[in-house]
Amino acid sequence: MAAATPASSTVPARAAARALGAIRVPKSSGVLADRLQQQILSGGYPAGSVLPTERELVSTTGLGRGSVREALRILEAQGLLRTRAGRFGGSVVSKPDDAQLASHISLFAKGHSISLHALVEARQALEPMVAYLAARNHTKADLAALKLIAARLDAAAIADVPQFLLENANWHNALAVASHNDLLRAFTASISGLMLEASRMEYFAAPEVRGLVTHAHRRILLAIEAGDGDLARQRAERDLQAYAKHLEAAVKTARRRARR
Amino acid sequence: MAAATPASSTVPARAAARALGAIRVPKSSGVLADRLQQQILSGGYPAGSVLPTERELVSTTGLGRGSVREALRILEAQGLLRTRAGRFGGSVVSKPDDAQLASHISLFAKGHSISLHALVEARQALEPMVAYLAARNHTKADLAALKLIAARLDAAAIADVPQFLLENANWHNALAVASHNDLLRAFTASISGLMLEASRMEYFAAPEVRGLVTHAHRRILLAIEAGDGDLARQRAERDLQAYAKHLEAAVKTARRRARR
DNA sequence: ATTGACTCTATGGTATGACAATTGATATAA
DNA sequence: TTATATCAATTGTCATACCATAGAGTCAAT
Repeated sequence: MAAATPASSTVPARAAARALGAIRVPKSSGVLADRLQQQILSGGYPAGSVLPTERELVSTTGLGRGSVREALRILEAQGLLRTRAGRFGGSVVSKPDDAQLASHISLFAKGHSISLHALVEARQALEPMVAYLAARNHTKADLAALKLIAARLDAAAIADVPQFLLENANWHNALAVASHNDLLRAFTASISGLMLEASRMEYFAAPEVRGLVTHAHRRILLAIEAGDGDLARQRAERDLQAYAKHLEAAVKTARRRARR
Repeated sequence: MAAATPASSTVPARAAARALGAIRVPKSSGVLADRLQQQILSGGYPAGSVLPTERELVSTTGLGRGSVREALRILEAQGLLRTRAGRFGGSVVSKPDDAQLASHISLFAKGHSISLHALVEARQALEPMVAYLAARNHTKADLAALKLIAARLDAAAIADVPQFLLENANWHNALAVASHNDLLRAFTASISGLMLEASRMEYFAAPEVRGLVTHAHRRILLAIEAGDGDLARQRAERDLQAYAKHLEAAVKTARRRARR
């Protein structure tokens, strides 16, 4: 329309073009997903409520059903929806759960080739504070769960290595539950999952390390039961440091063995 | 077909039914998304490579194009793809970046109504370890970045509160970059974003707190520059504890004021 | 009154076809 | 050399049709 680009004064035109950033054309599914997300987050659709049906969204937005469905898949991948077919089905709003977040963190970790070393560092960061909070905030039920898992851990430490690794992950997670900090709990669960996965292929959980771990957990548990947050934190710190050293040594010898 | 269920012995049948979990019928888009994700993670499509075109996927999978596109939207939401239209366009594999992960963590935090208190606790967990690692792993460029931000922080502390809050977030993020632990960096960036958002509406960053913060950052920076990891950790711990107390007090007085 | 089988129907799940929009490459002209 | 136009492959979008699912309701048999 209105012959827009004769070559009149190309230099200012270029300067103007340089001033503009790269323009990115959004797609309708993304726009709709963003708008729905905003409505959900602002309380317009609390968890448990159902979004309008696909066909309603089609008529209210003017988009095609395919675009609407793509938007819903995006929200589903974000953990904000669960969709059910059938009559009275639909898109039910939900809160992203620990597993959802863990899966995204796992994707990030795998994409960036996060090393076992880095995972241990992350655990070293989180667990002292988690132990401190657990000592101060735990309920009776939290304590009971920790004791039960500790017992199972002891039982598995003798011979059943896979079970030991699983219960060990459970122990860290239960500790995080007892901290009553939802964010630290989710982070901890993610790291536990990643370490559990790594431990299936790596060279650790040797017998002496297993003894070290069960003993360390017992010491932390006692501090938590006593409600002594600072002691729990201190023990978590030291035990993890010892564990990290053992692990590093084990990795080194394993590499030396592999080189021969 | 083939008259399958005469009422012969219903009791064993019920026991069997009880043993079964709730069965969930997968949808084709989800199955395809999972399979593609697996192929990406197993190295079949390294970052930067392009997936087959939609129509190729249609013909190889036997699914409809809508289902294929929904699968691609899922992977896109997971940060594993970026899609470009046009010739030689397509779905380019990419690694999920910090912003992607931060957005998912933010969704989790908002969904669970994570309190400012819990965010501060998470920062208290992460930052001492981050400071320790930064002291040991930082490069010259990391140090220069930290110094630059510290200067900007000082400048903004006098009067420009929004700028101060922004530079403060930048400081924490730069510290995490200097730690050279990608996971801790991503976690830190997420928490910084959430705290920055919270600080827009909450009652903190009072003048005396701003002074406290800049002073604390300076002390930590000195320890990092000296390469003293334990000192850096210790200072981060103490400074954050002081900050948390100030914040708690500020929140209390603000609530008291609001009640009047 | 309980159970079971059937139907009804609103909803999501899927496939197909058509066309528009985009974008890099290529050819063409100035 | 530098614009400009054209081409071609690919994603973006819409419309339509039909299938699959699942809860509610109905009703008969026990």
